[in-house]
Amino acid sequence: MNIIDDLRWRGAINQMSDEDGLTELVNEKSVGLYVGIDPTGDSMHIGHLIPFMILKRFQLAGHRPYIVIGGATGSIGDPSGKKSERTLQTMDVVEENARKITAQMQGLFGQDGSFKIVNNYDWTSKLSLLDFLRDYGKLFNVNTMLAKEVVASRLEVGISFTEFTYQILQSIDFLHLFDEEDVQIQMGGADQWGNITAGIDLIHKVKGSDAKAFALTMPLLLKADGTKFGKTEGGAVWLDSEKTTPYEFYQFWINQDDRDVIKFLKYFTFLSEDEINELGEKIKTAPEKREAQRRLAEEVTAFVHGDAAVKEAQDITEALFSGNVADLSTSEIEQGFKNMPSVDVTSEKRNIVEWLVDVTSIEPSRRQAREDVTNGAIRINGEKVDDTDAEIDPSTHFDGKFVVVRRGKKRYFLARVKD
RNA sequence: GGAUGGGUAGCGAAGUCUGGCUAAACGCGGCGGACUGUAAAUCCGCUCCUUCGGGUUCGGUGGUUCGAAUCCACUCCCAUCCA
Repeated sequence: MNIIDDLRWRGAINQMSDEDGLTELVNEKSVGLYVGIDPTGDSMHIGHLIPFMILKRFQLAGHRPYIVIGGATGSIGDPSGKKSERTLQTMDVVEENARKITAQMQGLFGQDGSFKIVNNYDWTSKLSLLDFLRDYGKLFNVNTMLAKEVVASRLEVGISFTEFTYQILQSIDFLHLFDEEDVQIQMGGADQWGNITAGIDLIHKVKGSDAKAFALTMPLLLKADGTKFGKTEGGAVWLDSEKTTPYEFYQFWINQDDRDVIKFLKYFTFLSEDEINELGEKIKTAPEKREAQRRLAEEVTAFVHGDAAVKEAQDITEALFSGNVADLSTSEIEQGFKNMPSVDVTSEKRNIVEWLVDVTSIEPSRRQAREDVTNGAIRINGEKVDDTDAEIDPSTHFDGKFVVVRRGKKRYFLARVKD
């Protein structure tokens, strides 16, 4: 199966410019292709992963992937998908973000040279204003730029000249890579279509209309319930283990809806069509086993954080959901609870109700605390405490460093003992 | 500036005419529990605070009254319409 058919099967294609031409190109040679990412934050989240997974598939199919870190474009701000003007980030922040994201990319895709990571700051920053206007500005028709969806939708509320210019900068990237690295395809999310075709137009103007440059976009990923993929209560799911622990990352995937899991397996794993179809069967015949979710969580966590992290995430999962938190090591508690609600407490022994309300604020009022305790909803270090006169002694578990509180079936709180 | 409608618990929304039976219906959300697949749906309980005596609430202030979310005065804010 050729790569385009594979991507189509995976549901990963939204639009292509010149489908026949693109398919032919991909089949006849090793093609250079790229995806850009602007360093607007200090880490990628799973939404960013989508185009890069596809870049990876192209690589596995023998093509030459490039990643453009937007040190220049990121300092301008892409108006795509934004309802209003964004505040500029300082160059320091952009540089720092670019550095972090580059490192993250290298971690994910290796530094063996099979993936080339470049920063558009390197060529964009050298451009003088006059060169920019004479060499590129002249080739862009303002009417065309205004007609692009991203700009048109902003005319009512206003758009600065800076953001308006964004599409020119991104176009220069494509042209630059086309010239210097023989890159012929730019990929991105569906909202990048306008920016990508702007680049193709530029290449055609500079190199002639028969220059072979193509666009390929991916659809916006939605969950079965219609909401946007990749968000949780706590916000985005980050690839940085400091921001989203491997355990939380694993949990995110394992909790996916039955209706979505096959789609995500296609997108985010390198499993074959046969393997995925088999998992699809299992969802139908034995949904309660959630083998597809488990496999998805394993595969993606391993890809992003490595096999050891998967093992740890599974250990923590096992302990937390069986209720045997007492079996976890102090360091596993540390990671499992990284982003769970936590409070600092002293090692002083207190009555349970007072401790839950006054010391930890886990419960909002005594009335509520008493109710939960009486209902058997409170577990301390894995053990049910249903006596409102019980006492909490923070020194009994986890080297006296933590008290793990569980309210209800799956809500955990961590009290860190600090004296 | 004028007219009208309105501000009630996390949100929505009754209650106001006919003052006490109203810590305030009902819906949503939230939290527990049952069931379960760490799901969905469904069902049950709780949802101002409390030392369980009581305390503090219905935009704000002041008043009438034995008693006010409910009546009166003033005041602030919101919506719509007119200028």
